[in-house]
Amino acid sequence: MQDSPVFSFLNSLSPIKPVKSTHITQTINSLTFASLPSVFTSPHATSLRESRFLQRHQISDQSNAEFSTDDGNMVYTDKTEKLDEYKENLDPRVSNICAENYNVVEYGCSSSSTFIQIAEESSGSGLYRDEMSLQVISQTDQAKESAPSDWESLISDGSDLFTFESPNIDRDAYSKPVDPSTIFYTSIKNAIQNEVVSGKRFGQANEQPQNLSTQPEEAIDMTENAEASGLIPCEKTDFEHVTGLYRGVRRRCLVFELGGSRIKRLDNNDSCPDSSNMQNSEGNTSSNQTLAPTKLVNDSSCNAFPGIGLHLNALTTTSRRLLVGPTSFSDNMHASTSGQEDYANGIPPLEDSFQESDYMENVEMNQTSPKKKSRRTEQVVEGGDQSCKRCNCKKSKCLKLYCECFAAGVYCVEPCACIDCFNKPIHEDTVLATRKQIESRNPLAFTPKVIKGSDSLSEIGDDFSKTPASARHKRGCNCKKSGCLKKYCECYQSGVGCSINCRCEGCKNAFGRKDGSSCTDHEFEEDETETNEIEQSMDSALHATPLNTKRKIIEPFPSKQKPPRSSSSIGSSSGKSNFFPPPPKFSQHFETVNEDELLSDFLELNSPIKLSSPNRKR
DNA sequence: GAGTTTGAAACT
DNA sequence: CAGTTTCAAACTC
Repeated sequence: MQDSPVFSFLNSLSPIKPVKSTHITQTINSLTFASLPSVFTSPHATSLRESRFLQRHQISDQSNAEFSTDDGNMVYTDKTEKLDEYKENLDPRVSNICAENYNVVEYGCSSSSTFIQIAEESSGSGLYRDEMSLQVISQTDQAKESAPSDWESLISDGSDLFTFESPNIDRDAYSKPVDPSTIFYTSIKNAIQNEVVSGKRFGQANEQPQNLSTQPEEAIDMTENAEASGLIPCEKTDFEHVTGLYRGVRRRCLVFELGGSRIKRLDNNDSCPDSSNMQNSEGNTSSNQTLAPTKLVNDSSCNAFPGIGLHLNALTTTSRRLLVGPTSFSDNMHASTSGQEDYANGIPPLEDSFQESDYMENVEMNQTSPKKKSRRTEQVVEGGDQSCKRCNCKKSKCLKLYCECFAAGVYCVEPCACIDCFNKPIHEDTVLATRKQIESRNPLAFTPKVIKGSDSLSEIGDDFSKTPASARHKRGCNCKKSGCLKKYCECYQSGVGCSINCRCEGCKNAFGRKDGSSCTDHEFEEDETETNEIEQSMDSALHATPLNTKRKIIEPFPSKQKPPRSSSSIGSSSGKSNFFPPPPKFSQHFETVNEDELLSDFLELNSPIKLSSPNRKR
């Protein structure tokens, strides 16, 4: 890897890059083996958040303003600059180590609480849990000289940032009544004065100091161990922007907590409380300690990419590499880290179209009544996170595909209005068994309902490619009365046209009709009434989906909105149609997952079911 | 918000 | 596998 031209190029750009890539890989490995099994991925995937940070990272070094605008706090810019300056003055060895860390935390996991915790520990309590870069930095006299002044001013400016917010932290264990900023500064100072270079592992005495400048890898590994074992609470705060120098402290945290928590804390209200829900319901302390993987997914739930749920949720971030196979936890975790992996591999992160403001809008959409919840849920779902589902099941115990949550492969969360719900982590066994049973009946039961039409489909000459729209409902609808113009119709609901697989009667799907006929102007004039209805529906959907990121890119319909006039332009994989209607519900699936590949692979391997059997009953 | 309609899922 | 029932979301009033 280090011989590659890319590496050389990166190396010429910055001393950080080489180290970064190395450790990202380590991180992934570490996480892979540290992960715990779980039935579902956390209901609310995190890739969006993750990708957001990944994207930010790409530009962060060039423009610190990104930080300030993103978090609405201009103070970070100056601080980051200060830190950068400080970093430049460090001993090269230290700089290198710091630089390595510098990159990683950029990915989005930072925590003032964790930071303070570390600071406290390093200040002489003897309770080292981690080796952290704090100690590394203390190696140089230069650091001695320059750190205090810079940090002092920095901390004095932003001491309010050092706030304990992490729910993961046992505050009693770190309840020293000290000003966090003081702690932090003191810890650094002490570390520097003592030239503490030890790689003390948690529970180990400081018997064998290790020079991290010569063994940075080991230090990092130890950090990884500590994190992977759940010893280091991972919380992400704005503090990350302040700590250009010490960012490495939490550089892998994003893997455990992929976003969402920060916003939630800002809101001081779990809008997607499945994290707490799941945590609480598990009631498993040991789990909490070692469960980083579980926690992370949960916490980030609301910021997730529109998932396909369950383990399949993970595929939204890994479609490039993963096949839809038997969903396994390892897949999940693989997916969880995929964002990083992609980034590390130079693959652009997933589109970061999630808008914080939009998210906050949704946060405010906390439901109060089941009925309203239902509709609001849809808004949220439409907006950008299908995994953020809410169900209202009363009789199915949320263990049937009737249940949206279950069908989506996610646990029910607090906002759900379900009764006698079994779709909870504490009923993991039941969920697994039920799921297995359902899959035995229909191996595709948990696969995405809508598959994305793509060039690949056209290439293979699949029937899909001949149908009106490029995206297809997997099994087609069976509408008889709705004319495929209501959300009763799964095709319409998914924002895709009906296809030959559909058994619908009187199909008038605005996204593409079953018979493949285009919707000509004439036809639309004839169906003006219907069109108006559709327009209203779409308009409604448009305004009801604040998180729908695609709409920001693709205008649904022009001001005088009309549904797609030519099915060939609808959602074309090659053409960026401006007429793609607001994808009501599952559209996010095919927007993010190249599911045709997944499905075809899956079918080839697993399924005896023939999809192209329009006259057959499911 | 209650009641109705609808079609998918589940069952027989 | 066709017909029926159950279910929850979508929809209407």
